[in-house]
Amino acid sequence: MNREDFKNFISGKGLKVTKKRNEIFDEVLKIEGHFDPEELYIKLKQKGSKVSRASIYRTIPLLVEIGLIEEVERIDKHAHYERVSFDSHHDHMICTQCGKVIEFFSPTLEVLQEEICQRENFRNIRHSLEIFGLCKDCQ
Amino acid sequence: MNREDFKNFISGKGLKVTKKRNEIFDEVLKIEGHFDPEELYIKLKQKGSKVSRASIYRTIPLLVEIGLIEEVERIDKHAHYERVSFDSHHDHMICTQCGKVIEFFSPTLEVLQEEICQRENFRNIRHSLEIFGLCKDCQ
DNA sequence: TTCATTGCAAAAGCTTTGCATGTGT
DNA sequence: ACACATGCAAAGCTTTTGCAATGAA
Repeated sequence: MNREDFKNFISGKGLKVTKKRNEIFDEVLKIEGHFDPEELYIKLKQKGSKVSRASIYRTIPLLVEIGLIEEVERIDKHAHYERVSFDSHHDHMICTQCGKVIEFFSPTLEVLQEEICQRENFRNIRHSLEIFGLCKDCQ
Repeated sequence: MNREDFKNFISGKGLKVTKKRNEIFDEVLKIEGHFDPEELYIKLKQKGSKVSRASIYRTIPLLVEIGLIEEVERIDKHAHYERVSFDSHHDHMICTQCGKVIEFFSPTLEVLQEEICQRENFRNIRHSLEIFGLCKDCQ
């Protein structure tokens, strides 16, 4: 996924490729790990962007739609997002003590879920698995 | 879990066993499936209770703490809760079309998760697995 | 030119909180 | 009596929206 894909997606929808959308797209592309709308807003502000929170909130659904990011667990009261990487889908272990997030991936787990869905005639599109507990440092 | 357990828990914490807390506890005990604070408030109101939203919001953390309920997936923007039943822990398939929630349980999945956690030295306390997709009626 | 986009500020929706009043212990 | 609990209304937070101004095509 690059800026070209994003432009095509936007104009393909009959929308306009604007400076603000590009700024937001570029910034999200640089983010490692999770973020929430406010963090994204602050990062852009720090870099001198004049983007508003409204534009952040209005652009995020587009980024989800194009598959660049997805919503992950809601911590506190607000939404958190994460870049989607098809090469490395993963789930999360979340330490309830220190808040550390450990990413992991288990092919067996993925296959098993698919089997369970077939049994229910459910078409599995995506999933979110969060294991809460204590990381090795906090036990 | 019964009213007696709840009373012991409350007084054990040096808090007071009040009418409102009992009403809320009793009502939650009767709920089947998911609920959110507003639904709980409405149910109590319909039964003639004079409880306030504030008390609902102040009591829910106690019910979570005692292990009666737990927070499940956040639909929309607000928290949803569900009674915890140790006999029937389950995960969820959520239809993104019609919103239907299918509960399922897979012992294999549980065991597998435990194994993954051991590998990471993570002490697994609880987990939340939500599979999003299309139910058989919506495909 | 035309219509989407933007920023702002206001509104909306859920949740929390300050404070005066009420109530278990 | 003392301390916690409660209801109310106000405040807090995140997110959405109306509107006039701006900007892309």
